[in-house]
Amino acid sequence: MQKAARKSEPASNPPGRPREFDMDTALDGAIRVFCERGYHATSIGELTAAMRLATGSVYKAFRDKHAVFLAAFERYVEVRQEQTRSAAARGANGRERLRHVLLSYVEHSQGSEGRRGCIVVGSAVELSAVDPVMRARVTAQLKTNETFMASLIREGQVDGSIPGHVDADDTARLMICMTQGLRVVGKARLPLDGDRLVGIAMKLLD
Amino acid sequence: MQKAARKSEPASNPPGRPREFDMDTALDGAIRVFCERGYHATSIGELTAAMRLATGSVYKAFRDKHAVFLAAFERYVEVRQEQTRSAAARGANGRERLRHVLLSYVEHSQGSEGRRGCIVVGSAVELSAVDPVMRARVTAQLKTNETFMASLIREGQVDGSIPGHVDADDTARLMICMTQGLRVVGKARLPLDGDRLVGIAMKLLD
DNA sequence: TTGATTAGGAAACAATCATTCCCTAATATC
DNA sequence: GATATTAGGGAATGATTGTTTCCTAATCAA
Repeated sequence: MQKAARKSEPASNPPGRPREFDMDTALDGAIRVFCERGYHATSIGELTAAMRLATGSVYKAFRDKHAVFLAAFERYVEVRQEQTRSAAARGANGRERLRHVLLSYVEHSQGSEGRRGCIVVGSAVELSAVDPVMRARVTAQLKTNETFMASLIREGQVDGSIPGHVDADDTARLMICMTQGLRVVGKARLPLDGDRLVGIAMKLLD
Repeated sequence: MQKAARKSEPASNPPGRPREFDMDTALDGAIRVFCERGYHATSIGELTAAMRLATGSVYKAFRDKHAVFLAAFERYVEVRQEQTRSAAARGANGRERLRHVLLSYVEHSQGSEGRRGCIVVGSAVELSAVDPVMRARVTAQLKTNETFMASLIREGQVDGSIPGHVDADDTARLMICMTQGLRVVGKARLPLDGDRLVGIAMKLLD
């Protein structure tokens, strides 16, 4: 990936910058179309339309289509991570924090965002078999999420909201499966009732 | 889809059949490559190689690539359904039948088959947003599996192996999420311990 | 054996793809 | 104001795609 102008670093811009341009906004467009259609089904035309950039501009900022996808993946993961952390922060103890994280996952798996899909799930399914780079990113992200959930379980065991006999690692891995599955089912447009599903899932912490 | 010669109906073959040829065997090859690479990333060349058929032969048996995919999807679903039913049959009561079903899912999500992936999950993620036909097949299959699991729960409630306060429909939907997520995580090559994961998942039936 | 019929194979086809190239327009420095 | 520099745009370019077409070889009916 090459360096690209960001709003966060406007001073260091070289001369000859035509007008305002935000890479993150462009990447958000790329995320939208990559999530919805996947990597291979997204043509450069659709990509440039979604990014509101011309073909040449995209190839001036990125080496190739794969580099755009990687950048979109990284931004997606960054944004989602922040959303998940802030969902966890809404809980008063470990158990409640985990409950809010699961609820957040269900919400994001529903409606227009759910229909659009998750780029991590998409990469796992579409690319992990043939693209070692993306597979490494996917497994890293899954492990990060898993570690985060395991840490919430351990917090709950310390604050007494989750019994000590619960295996943090195995339960976290099962919950990762649940959350990734939610994105699959959500993309297939099956309705998901957050309160009911999460209410049942919380049995795993008994 | 057009009619194609099957081993199960050899008598009705018109004259001029060069040598033995089994559509199901060819479709198994198509399933292999479609599961691993997905729909768009699979070229006709890779498809014909996997099916051990020439280009013209494939287009003589199917209208287009999409029809091959649909046929492969249908056969995949048929085979997997049979495997799941026979896994369920290994249990003595509803709870044990469900446990064997979940165990079967974990096993199939691991190793070489896990790395290859599930064509239902692949279709949900890659096609359901842009292909109404495949989306309908995916949702139908998810609902079939969900109904099957819900029926196992109800059997367990009748035979006393599962408490009556368990909500069969909601629990089944959550388990569908788990199983589909298993395929995602398995494709990303994270190791899955069947006994431990299923042991935890069975808490949902308490 | 002969004729009708069809699967299998490979080359030819048009369309679409990702990518490259060049031009224009707009700034910052001098 | 003049010049150098660069982001943005769009047409041109190979490569690759899915599909069609034609030919060959093999089989069954007569």
